[in-house]
Amino acid sequence: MDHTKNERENGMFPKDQMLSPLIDDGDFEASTDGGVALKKGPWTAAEDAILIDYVKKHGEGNWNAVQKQSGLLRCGKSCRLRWANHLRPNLKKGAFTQEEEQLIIELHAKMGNKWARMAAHLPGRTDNEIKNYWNTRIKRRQRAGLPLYPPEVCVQALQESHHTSAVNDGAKGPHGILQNDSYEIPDVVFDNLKANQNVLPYFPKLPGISTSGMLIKDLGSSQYYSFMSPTIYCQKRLRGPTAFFPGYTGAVKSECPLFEHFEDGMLNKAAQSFGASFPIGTDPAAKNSQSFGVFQGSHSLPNGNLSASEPTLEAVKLELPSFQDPETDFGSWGTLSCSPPLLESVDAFIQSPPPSGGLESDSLSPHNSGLLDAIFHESKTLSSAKNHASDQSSNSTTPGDITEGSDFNICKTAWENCGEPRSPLVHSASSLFSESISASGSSPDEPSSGETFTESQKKYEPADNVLTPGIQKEAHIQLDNGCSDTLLASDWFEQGPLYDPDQTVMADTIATFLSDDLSSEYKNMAAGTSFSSPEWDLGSCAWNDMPFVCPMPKLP
DNA sequence: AAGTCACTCAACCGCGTTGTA
DNA sequence: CTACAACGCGGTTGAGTGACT
Repeated sequence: MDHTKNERENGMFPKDQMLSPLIDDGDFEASTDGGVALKKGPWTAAEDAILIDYVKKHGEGNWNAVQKQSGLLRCGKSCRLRWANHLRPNLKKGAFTQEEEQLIIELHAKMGNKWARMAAHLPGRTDNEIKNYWNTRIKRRQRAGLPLYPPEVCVQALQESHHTSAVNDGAKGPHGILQNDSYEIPDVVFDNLKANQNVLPYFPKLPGISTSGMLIKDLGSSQYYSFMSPTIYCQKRLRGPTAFFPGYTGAVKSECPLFEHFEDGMLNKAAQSFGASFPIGTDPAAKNSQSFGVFQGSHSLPNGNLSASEPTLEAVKLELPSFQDPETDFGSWGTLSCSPPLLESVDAFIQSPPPSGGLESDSLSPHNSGLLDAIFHESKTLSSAKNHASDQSSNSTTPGDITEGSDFNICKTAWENCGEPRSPLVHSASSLFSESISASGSSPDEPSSGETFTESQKKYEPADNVLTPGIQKEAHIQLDNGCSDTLLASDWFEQGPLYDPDQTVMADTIATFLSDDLSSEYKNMAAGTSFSSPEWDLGSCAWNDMPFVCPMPKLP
């Protein structure tokens, strides 16, 4: 490639391009003005020279005039892109330095896919360059099952999100972020989220909340699949809907206080709003094996109830990745939801950007906020599994029993503790930090995952084994010891203690972690009560009292 | 040696935003 | 206020290349 590029840049045009840099037999398309065919495809050195000369004389901008004044058969867009990415002075060439890579990671954790804004922090680098780098990195790390964000970046991003939310009360518009050079979490994302309020009936009921302060930055993400990659990888080996996230919630609840409460109310309602997998129906039997698979793999609205109706559809349509249209979203995915996810389907899902719903539904918003997005999606996934088991819960610990505090530092602890092998999804979440864990001494020589399974299984099997903080702490210690990055999540699915084809053990176990609030909510829902009904108000559903361990401003 | 796969990079496309007549 | 053009951004695609089987 370099060879080819150098040839071009040195004026050694391949074949016909030697004849005329302006009019060769490259790709041409009819111009919109005057019928002049504009060239497409790679730029030649001569074209570059013309463009450089033009910019020297006229300066940047007015790109459409380039073709008219210089005779360059390129559209303005193409000229601008060529100039910005290759010709403008002070462009850095070559691979990213370590410092740059680190900065990109940090910026992405804070900004998401805001390549242009990221580029502004990397002098000499272009948004395209950064974007390509990031996408490559994502693929690489997906394959390796590695986290995208180092733990320090994760914590830092969350902390800054917290600080930002404390200062800004959601009033800042999209441009506000541009007026500030800090790495604030852009409220534009939340604006977008608000725009989808019909999709999320629980958000509009919280007027005045600075959504920036929530861990939920938005509900859709194209990075989401990146974050979830370890999970999805393990899914590839699953054979049926019931195996999607068995026992996930329980494990996560115990190991990741971060998720405690966070997803319970609002996320389940989001799931319900989408008609996803949630056992809305009155048939309790339907909420077991089917619904697990349905939710996780489905974007469907099995009951045809979109909850938010037209705006939702519109949002979905607007945000759909190019490979997907709304019909496939609600159709094919729905079909998928009703049958065991074929491996091919899962593969395709992995290879492609997430459909409009991520695993559940990304129709909420496509805008990415990077790490926080990922965290939210992860937790949302957790919530679905949890709620499915909630109706089987007879004994449950209260949220306060498990959550130890609201200090934000707990986030890091929580994540670190997530690095346990029992749940592939916990692994997924914790995989964010696996790098540092590995680097900090975890080695393959440590206790095997099998041993850990045995131990942890004792903790989870009894449904009436209410987890006390003490037990939890003990579990944490064991899990920390058993933390193994070498354990594949998929292995966990097949060997893990919570995987039970009948789901009885699993459900009972998960039920242990459900709060009373949620249990009652679930009962109401099973009885046909819709949370999206006007009567329902998240505020009464312990939103305010929700002991978020994430940055969550207390409502006035 | 041939085929396949993954990676990198450049460029294009669609859409939203902004500015202006 | 509206329509239109220009611009900017993010997502996607395709070509070239090297590693691997």
